[in-house]
Amino acid sequence: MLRKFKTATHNTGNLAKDMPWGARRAFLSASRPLELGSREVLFHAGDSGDGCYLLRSGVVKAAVIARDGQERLLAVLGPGALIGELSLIDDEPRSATISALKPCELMHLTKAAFFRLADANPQVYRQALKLLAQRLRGTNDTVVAQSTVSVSGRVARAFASLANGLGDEQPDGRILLTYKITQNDIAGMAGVARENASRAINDLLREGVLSRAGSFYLIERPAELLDMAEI
Amino acid sequence: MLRKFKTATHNTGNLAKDMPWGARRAFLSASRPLELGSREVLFHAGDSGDGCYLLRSGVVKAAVIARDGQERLLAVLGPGALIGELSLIDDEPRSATISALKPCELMHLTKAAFFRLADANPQVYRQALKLLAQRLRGTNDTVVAQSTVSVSGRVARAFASLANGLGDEQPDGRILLTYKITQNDIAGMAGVARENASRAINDLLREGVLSRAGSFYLIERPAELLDMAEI
DNA sequence: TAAAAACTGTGATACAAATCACAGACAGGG
DNA sequence: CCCTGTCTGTGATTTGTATCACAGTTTTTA
Repeated sequence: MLRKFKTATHNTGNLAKDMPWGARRAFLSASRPLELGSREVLFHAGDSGDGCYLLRSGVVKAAVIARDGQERLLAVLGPGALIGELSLIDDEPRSATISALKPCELMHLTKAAFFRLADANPQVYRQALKLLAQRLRGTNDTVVAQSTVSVSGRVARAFASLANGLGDEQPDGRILLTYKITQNDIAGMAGVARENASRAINDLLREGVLSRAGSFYLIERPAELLDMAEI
Repeated sequence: MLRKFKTATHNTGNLAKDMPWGARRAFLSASRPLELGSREVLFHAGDSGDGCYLLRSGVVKAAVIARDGQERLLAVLGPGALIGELSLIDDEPRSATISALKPCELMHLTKAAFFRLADANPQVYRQALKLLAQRLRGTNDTVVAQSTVSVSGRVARAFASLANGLGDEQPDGRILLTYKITQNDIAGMAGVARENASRAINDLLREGVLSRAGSFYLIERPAELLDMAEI
């Protein structure tokens, strides 16, 4: 099942917020800054890659392109997210393509630097394990949802997931998605055709679970959205 | 994409084979033996749980039951698999139900013992990270496959995955699945209806990619099967 | 070893979702 | 500013899969 919004930052790998102070400072001092323009690609699936990245500002998407050309989004990630940690750990090629949805600032940490850091402070290992464990729970849920939940439910799920990476909780409990997301991206996250995502989104808007604030989406009733998305 | 069969033991979490000798001995001496009868449940999804298990002999399945009662299998695991490591790491409830498909011998390691072990030997942390990373790659692939690959492809995928957990590679390259798996389980792994799994399996048998050796399945042409399953 | 239970194969039917086909709205670059 | 490309909404049609129904088979277990 999907976690509540409050704790859900874990799912999208928001390392920075959970990192102990010492580790965070060490990470930043051992890493090199890096910028990315909108639509620029950080790396492609299949690339060999050294090290991982911490997203300091901006928004990226993690996607994989299937044989038939369809793009499936694994996540949309906002500030604080850790990127590219799989290859860091197991030396396999990059498992997804990361590209910037808006201009980004990142910090790059090499593999060697990471393990130096972690060996000196086992807390880093624990934190990394925790992060992966949370992600694994998330993808397991997605697998189950995929063959269990209807299109409209999966679209609701996509919004819930976006709320984690990009959500800004208002004082009144509503959640503003601070990035202008397209139907195509929603469809890619839900694993459905764009046209059907369109229909599902409009249903949500009609029901009032979702609304539009300018060009951003606003989740009016998070609890209800979550319920529709539930496995 | 799915890894090759040879390296694929990683996907199903076959810790024992990759564990360095010292760590393995330490694991075994710090853990308590435990037996499980056929169909017995080790734990249910949602249970709170302490520690993890190493499967020494037997076969178990990891499954989650959806709201509508459908059972989706996340994996079928054979000897050497590590079980229940998510809750060990993040203290959240068990994410899946583990039940024995045949009588099993396990070793149970408490959370405290695990971290004592790991703090003394960072190699354990690295190994654990690697294991989770591999699993994450696997589930990511499954997510993509789910909305990209047809029923017959996903059934082929299920067999490929079974080959990892239960496969016994013959001298001639064919792979024997050393457990009598039912259509229901295949369907649960592929996320399809049992009837359609039946049709897909019979197609594979007709094409000769798969055959039956007594009550076991035998993968005649692993490469071809893998190709059908590919994203 | 007989009866019950679980598993399998295969047609027929129903349905959700993909695909096709546009037309209108909007954005951003020259 | 206009014009090109991307994004959106919505109907019509097709298609892959689930579901239903049931008979035959194999495996348990009583």
